[in-house]
Amino acid sequence: MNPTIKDVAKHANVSIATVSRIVNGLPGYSEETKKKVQQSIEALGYQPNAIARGLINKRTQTIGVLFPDVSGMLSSEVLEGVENAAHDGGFSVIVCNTTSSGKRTVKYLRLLQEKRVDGIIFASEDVKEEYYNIFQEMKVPVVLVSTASSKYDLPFVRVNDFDGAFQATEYLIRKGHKKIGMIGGSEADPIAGVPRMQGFQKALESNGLMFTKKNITKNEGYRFQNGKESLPLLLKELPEMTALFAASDEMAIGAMSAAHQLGIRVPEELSIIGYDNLKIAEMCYPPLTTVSQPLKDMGQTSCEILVSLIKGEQQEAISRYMPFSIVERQSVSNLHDK
Amino acid sequence: MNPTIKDVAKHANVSIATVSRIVNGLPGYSEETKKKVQQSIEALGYQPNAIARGLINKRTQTIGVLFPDVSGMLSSEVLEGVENAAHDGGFSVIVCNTTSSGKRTVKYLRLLQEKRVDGIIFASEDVKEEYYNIFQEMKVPVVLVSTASSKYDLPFVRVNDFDGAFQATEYLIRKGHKKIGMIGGSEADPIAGVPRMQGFQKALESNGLMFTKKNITKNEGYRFQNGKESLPLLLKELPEMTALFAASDEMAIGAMSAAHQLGIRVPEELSIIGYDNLKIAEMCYPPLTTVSQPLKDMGQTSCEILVSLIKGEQQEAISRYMPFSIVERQSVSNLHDK
DNA sequence: AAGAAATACGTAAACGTTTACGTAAAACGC
DNA sequence: GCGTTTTACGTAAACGTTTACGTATTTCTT
Repeated sequence: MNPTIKDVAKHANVSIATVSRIVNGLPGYSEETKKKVQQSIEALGYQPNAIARGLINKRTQTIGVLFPDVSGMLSSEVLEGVENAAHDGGFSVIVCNTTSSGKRTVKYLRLLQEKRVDGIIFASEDVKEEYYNIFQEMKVPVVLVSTASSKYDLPFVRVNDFDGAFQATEYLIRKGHKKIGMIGGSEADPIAGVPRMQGFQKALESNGLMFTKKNITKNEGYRFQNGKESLPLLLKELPEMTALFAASDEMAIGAMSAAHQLGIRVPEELSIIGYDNLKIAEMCYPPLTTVSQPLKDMGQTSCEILVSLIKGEQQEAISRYMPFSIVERQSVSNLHDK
Repeated sequence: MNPTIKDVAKHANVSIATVSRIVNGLPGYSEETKKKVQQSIEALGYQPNAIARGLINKRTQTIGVLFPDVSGMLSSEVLEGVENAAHDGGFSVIVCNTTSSGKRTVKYLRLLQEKRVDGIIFASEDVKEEYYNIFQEMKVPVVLVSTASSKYDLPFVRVNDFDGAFQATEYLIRKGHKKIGMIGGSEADPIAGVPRMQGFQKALESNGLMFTKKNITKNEGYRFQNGKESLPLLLKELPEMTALFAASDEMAIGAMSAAHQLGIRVPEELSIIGYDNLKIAEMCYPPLTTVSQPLKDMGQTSCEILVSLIKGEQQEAISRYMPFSIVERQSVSNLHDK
């Protein structure tokens, strides 16, 4: 078995209390015994047992992160940021893949409760009452990332989707486009769905362009297939469309793919702007102009907030709207140039 | 604070031993007291403390997973599989992002050691002596995924890269291509680098095609940029090339992007086959024909093996070569059709 | 140099479980 | 109905730490 603090104490001829103090950098021993103990630690290859520590300290130095889809490109980047900040703060992260299932989410939450994680990061999904109740029960800090909650007062880290969509749309308008469509998300999604569609609508209206519900096709998800299937539908409603805004990069690229198949040239005949700035945005052809969410940064920031909440450095967490920007690549043409 | 087993015992007027037995489904109590205790558990909202359990059982029901790049598309898919199998087996997974840094890897390994994880999954990287020594010290099972070790006897789950590359190349040959280039990885990479290049070479030679080192451009990494930068170089060495095999999908798509910029049409003028079958392979244009690695499955399988090793269901782990296949999409043209 | 304060430890309880062992009562065998 | 086995518990030690408290020794004060 691994050596314990007792073995070290015996080997160094001191009490376990002294070893503990030395290991934790607390005062109460001479330089001489410190050296002696450190040699014993070295000799035995002693590693403190984090489980025993956790039991007495009521701190596991572990946080849980819940994603609806860990392998999604958006989640991955957020995860990288979270993991990074957690590691810097001395925490480990347990990942949970909820697959957007309420049952699974609850199961995971219970698991994290049993494992006594010190905090939770909840990503990209709506907080149901059931979840919130468990958060309350657990009495650990929670921070939302890439989502928010209207019902509950939970700190979040995200970008302002309304503004992002608004500016994406205005960008198209500035490029001279007047017939603009949108491949949208779900009306049942209060986070990424509704605000992006509202931002789109508002931008059209603010610029004197007509908006009807024909301008938007709605989708259940935000995936490639959704975008691919949406383009023909949108084109039917809006045949003279010269540009479109997709509520996600995946959908934008799906639309691009459909355009290729239909023989529609991007951006010459159809301009496309996306939302997210995933890694694929610069890999596709033509490279996708898109609204950039600082995903890794968001993960990092949310975790930093969580850590400072855990350490008690701040009482009430402040939510953060992260800055977004429009990354210009080659999927949008300028109609003024013609 | 959360209620403990003591609180439940008091509430139900029994000893903690009885509560423990009931919670763990061990024999030694009447139906009557079982009901009574269960009611107390319900009433108090008792959740067993996994930390205390871990301390005494010497089992944390947690595994660690190390990736060189968590947010990479390959890692993400493997992670999904791992997490899935772990959850099914009653384990949680702690993710570690080593960024291919030896120092970070060692730090993480030490951390996992302190946290007393029950097993480790090590992904996509070579096992250095330093790591192996820690594995030995930890005395927990380790399984490699998407990699292998020549020096050490560690179970792995991966596809046979030589065969994959060989078949990818033969696929191009069967389509009538004779001048074939390769965008390869690193010669210093004994896992994904060398075997794929050897498979390529062997396929050419077996089919009576000439092979020289001009047929391959080597790269440090397997990323989009590597592929993008490689195409012009390869074209300089092999101007009459009609097809190329890229050692990764990202590189294949990078090459595609470069081709677009150079005005070379894919697949009409240049056929491209990739390796991995990432999600982007079907999102790019034209959709990428590629060697499919069952990434999620590999993650899942590796974790299943790990779990059965932890549970002691098998002593010596058997390594697994996973089946690959060639997914035909639209990036390769058939020269015979002309 | 004597008392006070600081230092350098050690002892033991506590964290929340599991489990070996003990024991009283119940059930069984004949 | 008496010994034996089984059942249904309870007691207490153990897991590997941290830390409050106690104490002997040293250092400081004056």
